[in-house]
Amino acid sequence: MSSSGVWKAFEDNEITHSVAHHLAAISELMNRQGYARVSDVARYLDITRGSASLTLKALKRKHYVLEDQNKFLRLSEEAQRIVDLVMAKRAIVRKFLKDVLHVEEQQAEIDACKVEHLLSLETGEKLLHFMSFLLSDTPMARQFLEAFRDEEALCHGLELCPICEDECLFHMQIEA
Amino acid sequence: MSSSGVWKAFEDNEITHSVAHHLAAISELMNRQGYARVSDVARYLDITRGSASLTLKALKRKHYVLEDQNKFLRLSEEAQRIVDLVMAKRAIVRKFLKDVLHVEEQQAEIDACKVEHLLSLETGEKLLHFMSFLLSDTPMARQFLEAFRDEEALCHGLELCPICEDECLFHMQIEA
DNA sequence: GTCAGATGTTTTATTAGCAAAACATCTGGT
DNA sequence: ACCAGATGTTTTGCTAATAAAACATCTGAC
Repeated sequence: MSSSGVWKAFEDNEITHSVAHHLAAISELMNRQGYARVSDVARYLDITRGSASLTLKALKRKHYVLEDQNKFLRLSEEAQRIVDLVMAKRAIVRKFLKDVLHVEEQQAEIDACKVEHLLSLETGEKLLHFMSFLLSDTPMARQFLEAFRDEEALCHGLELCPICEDECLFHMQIEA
Repeated sequence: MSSSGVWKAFEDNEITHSVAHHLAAISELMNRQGYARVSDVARYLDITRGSASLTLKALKRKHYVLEDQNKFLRLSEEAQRIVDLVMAKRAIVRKFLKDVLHVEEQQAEIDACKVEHLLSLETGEKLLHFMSFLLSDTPMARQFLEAFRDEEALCHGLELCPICEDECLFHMQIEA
């Protein structure tokens, strides 16, 4: 009778959304200006120094963030690996939403950001693989994308496109 | 210098993951057994009655959950609308992961569950549209899927498939 | 009618993440 | 040397979601 416990897996992620962004902030700040302090992270994320200080303290304890004598922060190898993976997932999802589904730019950005740290490695890899094939220069892929774009453009002018008719998310019954 | 505030949009969702599942539990229990009480929801979600009681109390206050004289719960129209949408998003994402990307069943289930309530309506609709086209019976779509499946099967036996070579998530530089 | 078990609520505690404010420290300009 | 401003930390308080335990209530078996 229970819902099989799958939903509780939501929590046991390697990292939370917040942590992902604290780590990513350090990574990005290092690239942009060569250093990252608590205040820089706080400014970057638009949170108070106090909040950043506490979160980063926890991340130091977990050896994700290292600190030198002058309070300058850097990522451990482990943390950098995590950031790189999360950023790669965000990029591939964003690209899929924008270039294939044609989701509006800003919305694609937001959705990719929400989802980035939640997708499994397997899903990320498979999506990358799919995108590589879809955006490759094979005639097959090109023709397919063209056909989809045409169909989409066609639908845009219609009240009910041949595909969408009775197939909005509200009314669809999607088979398992 | 700040990261443009997109990441904070993570929080301002219509509902949280937890709330989505509390509401979905009521919906599902109503279908399965015709009624839903606090205890039923707690059992279904595998949490304590106390926890369910508190969360549901908040949802009653927000008029998402209604209660009759005998403590039997039901969803408001608003809440049912939300559940239907979230479930539709989960279904379409699961189908995409499983049937197109060929993500392993259990993992597809988990990833879809994590992501379901975070995707915008626009993204959900666009994904549905894409899937409708991709899984339609047009020769174009069928040939494309076949080609992708073949390519995938081919890669499966190789150490480095022609596409994947140097294109894992770790090493990819995905253009914006 | 009584008692056991199921059900519902409340209280206490925990974790994560934030703000706000007080406080401590450090740094640069004069 | 001094003071202002920047920086870092800590404390207090908030919300959400959980567990655990105490408590209240209801229901059914006997």
